[in-house]
Formats: sequence, C-alpha cells, structure tokens
Amino acid sequence: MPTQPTPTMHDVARVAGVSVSTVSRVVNNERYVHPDTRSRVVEAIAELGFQRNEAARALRPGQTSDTIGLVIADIANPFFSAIARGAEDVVREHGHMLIVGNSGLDFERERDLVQELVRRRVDGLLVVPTAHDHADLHTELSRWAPIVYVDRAPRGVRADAVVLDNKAGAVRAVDYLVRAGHRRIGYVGGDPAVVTGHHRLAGYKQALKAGGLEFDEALVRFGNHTAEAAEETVAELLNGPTKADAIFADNNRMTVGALHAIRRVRTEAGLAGFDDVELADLLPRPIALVTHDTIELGRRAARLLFDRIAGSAGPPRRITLRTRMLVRGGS
Amino acid sequence: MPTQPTPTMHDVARVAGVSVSTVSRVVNNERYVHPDTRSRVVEAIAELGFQRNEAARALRPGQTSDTIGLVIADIANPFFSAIARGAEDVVREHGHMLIVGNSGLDFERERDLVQELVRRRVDGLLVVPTAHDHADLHTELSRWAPIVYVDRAPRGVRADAVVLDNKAGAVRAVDYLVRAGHRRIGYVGGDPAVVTGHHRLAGYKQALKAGGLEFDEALVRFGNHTAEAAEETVAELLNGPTKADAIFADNNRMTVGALHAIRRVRTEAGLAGFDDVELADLLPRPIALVTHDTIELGRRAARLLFDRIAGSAGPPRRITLRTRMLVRGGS
DNA sequence: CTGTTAGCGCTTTCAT
DNA sequence: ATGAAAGCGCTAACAG
Repeated sequence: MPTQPTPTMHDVARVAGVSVSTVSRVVNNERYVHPDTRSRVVEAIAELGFQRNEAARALRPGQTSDTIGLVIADIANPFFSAIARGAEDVVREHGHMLIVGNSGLDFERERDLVQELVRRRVDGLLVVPTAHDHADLHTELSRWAPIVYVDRAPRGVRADAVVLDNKAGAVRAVDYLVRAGHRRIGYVGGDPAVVTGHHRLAGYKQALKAGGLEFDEALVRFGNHTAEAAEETVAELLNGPTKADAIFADNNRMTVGALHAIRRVRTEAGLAGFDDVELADLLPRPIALVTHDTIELGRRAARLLFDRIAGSAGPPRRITLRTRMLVRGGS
Repeated sequence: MPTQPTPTMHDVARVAGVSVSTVSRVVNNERYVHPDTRSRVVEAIAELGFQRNEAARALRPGQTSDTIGLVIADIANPFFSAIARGAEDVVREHGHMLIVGNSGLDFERERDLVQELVRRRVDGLLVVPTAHDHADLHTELSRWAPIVYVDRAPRGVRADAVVLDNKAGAVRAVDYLVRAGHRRIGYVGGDPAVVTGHHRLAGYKQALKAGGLEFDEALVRFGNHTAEAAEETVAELLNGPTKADAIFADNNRMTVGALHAIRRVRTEAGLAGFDDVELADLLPRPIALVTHDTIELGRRAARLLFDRIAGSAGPPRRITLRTRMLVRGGS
C-alpha cells in the first residue's frame, strides 16, 4: 500500500489535547512536564506512530544534522569498504549517520557528491580524493564543513589527512623481491596522478637503488584501473621484451590482476603487492604483502573529523599509519 | 579554521538586491527571470559560495528528501558491499543519496537504524533483515516509507524482497560433492535463524537424498559468525568423531574459514560454498562455488524500491535471482 | 518579470 | 507546568 504522510507534533498535540510545545518537551525528555500529561502524550505518540522529523529539527539554529558524508572511489573494493566500515563505527559512536557516495575516482563526480553533501548540511566530510587539483574545491567547501581526507592528501591543498606509510611499505616489499634474487622488477599501478602511486613508486625506486639495481622506465606501468587491466599489463611485462622476472603491484586490484597474469603465463615470477588480499595465504606461491589496518584508517579519519567538528582549531594535521610487510602463501 | 554558518537565500538576496523568491527562481532554474537579474543573483551566489539547504527544501509539502536508507549487516563483508554498490548505482541514477548503516545482524541495532532513517525522512528503505520477527517493525514503519528487503524476506511479514535462489544453488553445490564421491558432507552455517540458511540447508538435504546419502544431524553446524569461528568448526568436523570428508559452506565467510581449516588439517576434503570468493580460482584445490550477481541483487532491490516510491501499488513482490555453480581452483 | 506572504515541522524564549 | 508565538531556510501561490 502507498505510504501515508508522517504524523507531526501538531497531530500528536491534537490527539493528546496539549500544545506542540508540550509534545516537544516530552519528545526531548525535558523536565517540567506533569507525569499525567507526559503519559497522555506518550500514548498519542504510540497511537500515531509518530517519529520526530529530524530534518525539521536540524533547521533550528544551533542544531546539527548529525550526519557525516563519505566519498570513496568504489564501495565494492575491499579497501574502500574497510574504510567505510571504520568510519561508520566511529560515526555511530557519535550518534551520527553516514551518507556514502562512490566517486569512481572521477573528479566531476567527486565534486558533485561533495557539494550535494554540503547542501544536505552534513556536519563533516570524509573524502578519498581523486587525483585532480583540489585547491578550489577544498577552499570553497571547507568553510562550511570540516573535511578530512583519507588515504591520500589532495593535490594543491594542505588539509587534514590520514594516510598510510606508502613509501616505507613499498621499500620493504620491493626489497623483499630484490633479496629473493629478482633483477627485473616490474611496477604495476593505477591512476598515475594519484599521489599514493607516486610515493609507492618512490619506495620502489629507493629499494632498487639500495639493492644495486638500475631503474628502468620500461618496467613501470601506470594507468591500470581494474584487476583485468592489470592482468593484461603484467602478462605483457612478463612475456614481452621487458622480460620482467618479478612484479610489484601498487594496490589490491593490481595484485589480483598480477596473480592471474602470473598463473596464466606460468612463470616463477616473484610478486609483492600493496594492501592485503583475502586468501593470499592459501595460494600455492609466496607473495609479499604490505598490509595495514584499513578499518583503523577509516576510524582515525572519522575521529579526527569529530575533533574538528567539536571545534578543535590549529593547522592541518597529517596522521600516518604504519604498514607491515609479510610473506603469505607458498605453503 | 572553524567553519562558518552557511549563507542563506536571504543573504544572496541582500547581496544581489532582490527578494528571496527571485533567488529561489534562479536556483531552481525557473523561467520569468530577467537575464540581468539572473546574472546579478548568480554572481551573488558565487561570491558567497551559497549552497541551497536541502533539508529546508525537503520540509516543504510535496517535497522529498531524495535520500534512501540502506541497512546491511556489515559493509566490510564483500557480499554486503556489493549490494551497497548496486544500490548506490541505482540510487544515484535517480538523483538520490544513500545513507548506510551496519546492523551487525543485531535486531536492536537494526530497529534503531531503521527508525532513525525514517526520522530522517528517507524516501525508502533497503534492508537486509536480521533473523528476528519483523511483523511489528515492518507494519509500524512501512506506512511511512516503502521498504524493500534484500537477500532474504523478513520473518513474519509478506513484503517486497529480492532474494537468491538459495535452495537450488545449494542443491547443485552439494550434488557436486556427492558426485565427487564424498559420503560425509558437513554443513557449516552462520546464524541458524536466518532464513537463507534454512533454504540452503533444505537444498543440502535434498541433494543428499538424491545422492542416496543419509542426513546426519551431527554434520550440521550453524552458529558460526565469523570466518575464524567457521575455521574451528570445520577443523572439528574434519578431525573429530564426525569424520566429515567434505564441507558445504553456507556463505562467503564460512567458505574462507573452511578453506583455512582444510589447509590446517591437511586433508583432501571436498569443498563447496555459497557465494563467490575472490582468488578462489587460483587456489591449488578445486572448490565448487555457488555464484551470483551480487551487485545486481542490490540494483534490483533499489529499482523495485523506486517503483514503490513512484506509487506502484499491488501485493508484495518477490524477485528471485538465479545462481550458478562453477568449480574453481585446482589448477 | 518580481515581491509579498504564508507555512513546512520543529525548538525555544517568554508569558501565564 | 503549560501554551502562544516567533522563526530556522526554503518554496509556492498570489499580487502587481
């Protein structure tokens, strides 16, 4: 059956035979309401199934929407869904709700989402920014609601951000491959403009140098946006003239693609990857993984955001979370 | 720096030297605004960084919040995050936004979330219901906003739902194990009260019977709420007096747990599981998986919801999505 | 084409 | 202890 209009405080007041202010007092559990009056109101509320309109409440001066916006690339990617999970944990602790939007790493979409969120008067924003320059967007919108960036700092702005220790993680992973005797280590990455990729590439270069290996531009392949794309790229890297004998995968999607490619090509190529991937420990081949507490990434970002919402001033804060390298699989 | 109060139409009107209604007309792209006036308003909007307050707009009669609520068990579980992804796709197509809440399969939390969502005047609700009886909750809240249930129909109500073909899927998977020569097939499941488990168990039983195997209560273990719990249970099933020689895992978490247990115990036990799991195809052992288009599950539910929001009446609709069985891994 | 007005559902003085 | 009234930011008649 079609839905009915929700009853208002006015309706409740009529049924209970009191004024709206009294209903408001009961709903907000204020003192100075006669027990009898209170129970009549409570009864009316139950009878009508009244649910206070939060949007109307939020309209009053000094009131907030109790809502946080989260903009990520793709909720179906385990990395981002873990962030969402951590964010939601904290957001709920604070009695707020989470509005989620997928940007698909497209700046236009991100911009639309963030603006829409501000129009809905969220109390704060958690954003995994796209690679685009955020100078304008950030300065334009951060006046209205505090913004904390997750996983990477936006281009062109100094702003609050909670990130991973990208370079150190990459160094350890690539170093592992070097020590294992690999000499031509390919790099597979996603969007070349995303800053995490740069940092991980820097780590890759540093580890190569430390291992006495020369950097070869031909071994670096950015621009793979899905696991499938990464699979093709890696197959090429392994089979083609580049003759890679190992792969460092930039993120979880790249790792999945690389695993498939290596299996397809049937080589003994070494593999290391950033982010954890489920079931990697059960694979027949060893794989070095740079892991981290992704849920915590979301949690920390949300905590920092609520700090700002509570009024904490001061310069932009940057929190960097540790990563660990571990070798899984190859049982 | 702390955030400022957002400018209102009144502010824009003052700056542009017009009335609020003119500002409203410009913002809503209505006709009958003189080009000059329009540009003065547009300028003022840009100057102030005005963003229309959607909550205030939604308050007007006949207006909607353009928001959909989604309640799932845990966004970090790939099954649910895929649903969220599908839902968001459709929600966005309709110009709405998605508020997400994790129930953790706890009825109290679910109830709180759904009520809170109604208080925020969402236009509709997408819910993966807990096992608890929903008769009261559904009849109480579905008057105010249409509700479509995802993955399972709630207990105690006839309501719109988009579900999977649980029984048939389980039959095929277990049948695969039977044909492979397994004789003592264990069943590992999650919450015993969730209806999907019942249907999958029914399929399990049917496949056993068809294969001439006797049903043994001792081989059925519900109540595993994490992959880790499932791992312990499966290890017990394989090692203990039950002497299972194969496992049917109820859902993706159970499958992951079972895989770990089997590796730990180092048996040749057969394995089949409901839901897909990433990288299963690269595992050294074959595994029969009941797969489905999870994103589509979310999409279909959202479409059905928007149908109802648009006013479509009629009896509760039940959509059942096909599942497929395929054997992965064991390369 | 533009302004005035009323009112959406709620909270919050201010009286009583 | 309770009610009347104003107003949050916006839209939608209704005038002009």
